[in-house]
Amino acid sequence: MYPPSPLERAIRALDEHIARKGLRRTEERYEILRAIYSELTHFNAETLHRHLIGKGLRVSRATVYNTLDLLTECGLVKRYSFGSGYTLYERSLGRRQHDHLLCVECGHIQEFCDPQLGSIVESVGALFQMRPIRHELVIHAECTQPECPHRRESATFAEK
Amino acid sequence: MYPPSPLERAIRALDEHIARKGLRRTEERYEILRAIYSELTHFNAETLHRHLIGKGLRVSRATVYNTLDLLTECGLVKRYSFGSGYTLYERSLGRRQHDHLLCVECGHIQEFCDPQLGSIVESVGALFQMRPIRHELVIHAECTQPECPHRRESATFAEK
DNA sequence: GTTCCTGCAAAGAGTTTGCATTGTG
DNA sequence: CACAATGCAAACTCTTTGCAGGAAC
Repeated sequence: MYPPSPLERAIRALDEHIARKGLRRTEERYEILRAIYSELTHFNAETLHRHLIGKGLRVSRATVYNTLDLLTECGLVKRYSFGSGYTLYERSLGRRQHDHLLCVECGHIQEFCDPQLGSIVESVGALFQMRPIRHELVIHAECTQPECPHRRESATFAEK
Repeated sequence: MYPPSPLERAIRALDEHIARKGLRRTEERYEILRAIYSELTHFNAETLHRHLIGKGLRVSRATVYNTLDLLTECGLVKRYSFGSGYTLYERSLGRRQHDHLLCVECGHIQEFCDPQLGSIVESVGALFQMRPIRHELVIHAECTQPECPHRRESATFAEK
């Protein structure tokens, strides 16, 4: 057999979290999890809400925020902010540690992994007698390609 | 003679920026610059506004935001966000490149410099054909000292 | 049946905008 | 004296909260 997909593992993890905490298995929670694990990356609460409504599901903004909190809490979703003042989320299961490279021209988000970063983080923590929990490196950069493939995708982007 | 202080250099840079752009030399702009360069670090717009009012200056919120935009634009102030959804600022002249270590327990912000980080940023940029403009590494960590000196300073802090 | 969770609408925080007034150049 | 910048208040965006109805256990 194939190993379980990230979505399948996420559903099981949510089952478990819900059971452990004595919460309710509501349809909304599983629908939101499904959308996050199979349809969206780097989304915000608003995007997610619109996406769900667009699929014909009736979920309120409040539930979206509540569920994002729940999923963040049990580690199935990661929260970022990228300096523009509002929050982005992404799924966390089945993904290795990565950071983000942002294009200041078109807003494109490129993920990258750098193995050296972990040791920098550890040594900084040690220096100040702190235990690192998580870190985020965001690089803002401009495109050096004259014909950036992403620029056409989102023509209306402007960085604050 | 002594070399000019960061505040003095900042005032001259603002003079120059204002002259170049044909803007007006208003008292508010210089007062705000002075506060930022001699009285505050890691402040937000709200803090800065209250600080100015506290000094007896009559400045509106709108002016604070406008001026922060102006100063950010001409490179005298840096803008961060640290993931809690709201924006922090700090002066940028007379400071070397540094990043931030945040205590998740008390919210204390520790600055640090790591010389290796720059080369990571450069190599990531090169990999994706991007030219890095700036970067921010934020490390969230917990204190390993039983009696953290900062914990007492801000007893009411709780990370979101 | 109890308690949790939802939807709705209203409140809240931080930031931005519109407009009349002030003051710099 | 023109036009930029200010103050004020209202608008706006994203997020949170209070409460009544509905669903899971």
